[in-house]
Amino acid sequence: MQEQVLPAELNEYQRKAVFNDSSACLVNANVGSGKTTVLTAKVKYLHEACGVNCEDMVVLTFTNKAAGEIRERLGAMRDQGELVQMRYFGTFHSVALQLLRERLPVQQLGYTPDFLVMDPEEELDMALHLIQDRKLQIKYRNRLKKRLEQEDEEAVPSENGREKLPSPPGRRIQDDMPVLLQAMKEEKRARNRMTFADLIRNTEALLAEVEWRPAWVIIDEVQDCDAWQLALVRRLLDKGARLFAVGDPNQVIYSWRGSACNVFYTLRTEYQATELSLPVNYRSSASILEAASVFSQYGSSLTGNRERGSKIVVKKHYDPFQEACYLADRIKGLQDSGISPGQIAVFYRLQNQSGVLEEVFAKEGIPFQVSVKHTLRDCPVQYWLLQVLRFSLSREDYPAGIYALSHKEYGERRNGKPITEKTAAAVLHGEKDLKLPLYERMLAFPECCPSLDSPQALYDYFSLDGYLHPTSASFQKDKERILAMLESLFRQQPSEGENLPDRLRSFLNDAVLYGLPEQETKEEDGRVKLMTLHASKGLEFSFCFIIGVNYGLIPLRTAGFEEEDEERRLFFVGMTRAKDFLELSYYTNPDNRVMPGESRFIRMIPPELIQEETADPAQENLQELRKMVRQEIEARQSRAEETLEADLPELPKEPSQPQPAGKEIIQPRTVIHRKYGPGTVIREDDAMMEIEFEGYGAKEFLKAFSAMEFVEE
DNA sequence: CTTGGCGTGATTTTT
DNA sequence: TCACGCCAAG
Repeated sequence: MQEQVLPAELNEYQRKAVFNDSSACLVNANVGSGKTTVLTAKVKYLHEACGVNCEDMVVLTFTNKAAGEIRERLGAMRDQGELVQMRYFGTFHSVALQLLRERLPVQQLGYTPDFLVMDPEEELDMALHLIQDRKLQIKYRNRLKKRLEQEDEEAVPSENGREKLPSPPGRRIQDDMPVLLQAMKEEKRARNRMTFADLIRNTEALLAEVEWRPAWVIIDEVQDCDAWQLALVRRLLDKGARLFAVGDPNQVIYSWRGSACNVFYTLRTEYQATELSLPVNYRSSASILEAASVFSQYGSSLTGNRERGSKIVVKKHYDPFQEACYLADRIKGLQDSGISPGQIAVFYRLQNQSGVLEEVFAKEGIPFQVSVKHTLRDCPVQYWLLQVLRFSLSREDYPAGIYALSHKEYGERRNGKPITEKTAAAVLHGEKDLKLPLYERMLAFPECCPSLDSPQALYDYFSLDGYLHPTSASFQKDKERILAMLESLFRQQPSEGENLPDRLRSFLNDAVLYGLPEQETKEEDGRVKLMTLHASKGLEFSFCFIIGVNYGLIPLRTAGFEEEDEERRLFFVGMTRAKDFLELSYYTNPDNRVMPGESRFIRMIPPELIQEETADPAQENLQELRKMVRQEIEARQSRAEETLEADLPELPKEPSQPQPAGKEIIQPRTVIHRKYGPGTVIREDDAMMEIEFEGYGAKEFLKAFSAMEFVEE
């Protein structure tokens, strides 16, 4: 009878997890093993078979995207209505907000329940203003954001009463940072605002003050928990809530920003959690899975259920530009054979690697989409209007008022010039009485609210047409965005007794937590996705290209062994995004301070799973020779400058034919290699030499270890 | 106010 | 490995 409420396609491991009735259960979910399916089934099982109320389940994710996915799947599974009414379902932050607003005594911390959430940029602004106003001495001002975050992490609560060692005072920078932190705390209270970190911390702190507890805590991607989130979860568990958590220790790629890498261990030991695993991967072909498993450290039981598939292609390119050109060609080829660009993804280690690809793809007419983080401030009009609304809600919100009035583009103007922040501040404090229509409207907003019942009404109320400059080129676009934004404000159905200010408040909070509706939704599906390896987590594509697999880039050049583990997991995550086809590529002549030649990671993959290819050997050799000539010329020039002596041999004539030019410059030396046979040295420095072998192409050797003999001419 | 010695971080990013 | 910022000496 239990089975009736579940989809038939659950495998035995998934069933075991769903039906497990221990009070704490950790599911070690391997890549592509159906973790979301299990989580969804568990929620449904608890609700429909075990009769747990939706309100008694706290379901936590880390990203809005994950929350959306689960919500969608729950929606698809349920046949009756109320499952969608889960009040405490969403990201840690959104659930914390919900709890703080309706269950927790925020007054105890000096807040009222209608507090607003601050985004990180605003937090930084607040800090900067405080520094200025109070003349605080803060070092490393450009790194202030980082320092604020760091302080947050250091203040992590002690676990289970065990005192946390105070960090040694010697290392700490001596400045007004403690004063600033205290001032921030007070300022946030005075302005009734909480940062992202505050949402979690305050929830954690206040949970102890109330009777309420959920029956179940269900966590997705539990390996991404940071110390504060873990503390919050502990609070719930210590009150008697039961735990069901799903995650994968092989996908810990965010430990650098605080994810407590041993959550599994912690929860297992502290709550005697039952550990189960989901070993069957449904996503990748056997070859891909086998190659990837070299980079997984836990859960050797990873098995696949798919056919062998094609080998992993390893490709050598001259440099990132050549590679981009090749990729453009390759993608065109795939498109011609009927594969949608939306099924193709290119992953790289660093954001700045996308530049070349963007240029080349744009020129070649390949539809692509780069995934970049966006903040509320990316769209100035929208951000400006948010500030207008904020100040309208509370005339005490000076930062918002000043921003709204003194904005260079959309703010108030006097004598054709935008008013200064100083002027705006003076107006807000009643020290100046300029007749600023926007200011008047914002002040009158609370009384006028009842008559404002549509997006257009709000738009007209603030006479936004005037502020958006009807003559400007961006007017139409700006107006569309603003109206779309106001529409989404009115679209959210008001809960009972909610008036416009209440709805506005939750709208502002939602904008910070979930972002605003994007305007550009032009067929995202039909485009090649370009993203960092980090951003690829949680996604899957039929064709994946991981580029720049050079030592120094993947793994990224850093000191320390612990970090390299994470680089390995990152590579693992990237590889396991591929369903059918995976290609890795590296450069012989990378741009910056990356080492030439393939990464050690490539050599770790069993050779029988790999098919090695060089994109275009002829072109590569040509490039190689050109570069050699250039280097030699540069070297001679600098030597000439140093010595000022003219007895150096003449530079070769214009190298119209690179072949003879190369021979003239470098003494041809011949070597015999054990494996490759006779070859010619084409480049050499203190430690390395590059040798051209007939039939094998150019190879690089470390002088100290090369197995070869020199042949005297 | 300038200079050199020293120490540290760089890269990845969600809410 | 490099670049940047701090800090103390001149």
